[in-house]
Amino acid sequence: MSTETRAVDAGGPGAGGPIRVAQVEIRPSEGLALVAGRAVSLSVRELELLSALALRSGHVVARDELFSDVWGGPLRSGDRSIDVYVHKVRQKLEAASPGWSFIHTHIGFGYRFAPEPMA
Amino acid sequence: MSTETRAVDAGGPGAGGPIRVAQVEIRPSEGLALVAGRAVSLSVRELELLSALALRSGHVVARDELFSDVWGGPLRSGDRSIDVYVHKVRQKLEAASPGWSFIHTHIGFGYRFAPEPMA
DNA sequence: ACACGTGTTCACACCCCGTTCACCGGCCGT
DNA sequence: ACGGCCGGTGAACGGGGTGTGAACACGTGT
Repeated sequence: MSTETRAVDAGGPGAGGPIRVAQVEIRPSEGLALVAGRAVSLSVRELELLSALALRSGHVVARDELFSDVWGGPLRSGDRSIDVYVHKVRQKLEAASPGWSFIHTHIGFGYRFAPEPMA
Repeated sequence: MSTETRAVDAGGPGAGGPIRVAQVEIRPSEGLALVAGRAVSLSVRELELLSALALRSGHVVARDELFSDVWGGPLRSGDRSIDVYVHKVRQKLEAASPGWSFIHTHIGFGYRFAPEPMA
């Protein structure tokens, strides 16, 4: 009933299979994402970040967890890479689908991926 | 067996497992609450307050008890933090589920959590 | 050597959080 | 009707987390 466990179709855990959440489809093997039918080209890091979030769609992913997932190590204090990349991905996604927000900040916790119309 | 002891599914006493009461689901570990399917982002304090109330759903929780649960100390006379945070949480919950009230005041005693349609 | 894309770091601006204050209204005893 | 206590509600404040543009370093292809 809840929005929590959405329709997330992943090819597998570590596999590069496409991930689909609402109007967003991610193709790790091709280095691109489709948002509302529009193609969005993403760099490696950007795509890994988006995938890590989309695989837990509807759930808040902690910053440390997110960092170790994408960067593969513990989050050093002062490292702002996550913020910068969240910003980059947000830009590209929202540019492809204006009026929608995809990555939501939960201060003190982390980020949550969920396509929602902007307030 | 009246309405007091409702269906409260907690992962455990001190655990961070999800709490569910009627159309409200609280995820302390994620800093997130779901109300009628809508995601409500809550701050740390807000979430702790809501959790403390929801874990005793249907029962009146005294102000001192509530304060020591959330703030972890005795309630100093003149401290209005509880009032302010009850207000904040009420706002967010009712914004996500208009026409319903969740936190009820029992003057001189405390607060009671129970989803009820507004009069 | 140069242009380009990527990933990291920096610096500054901004906003949110938690607390406290101020003011208001309702309820109760006198 | 008064004054007291209690709770509702908006706003101000300092501190810290986050947003965001730019500079920088590195690798690659031309």
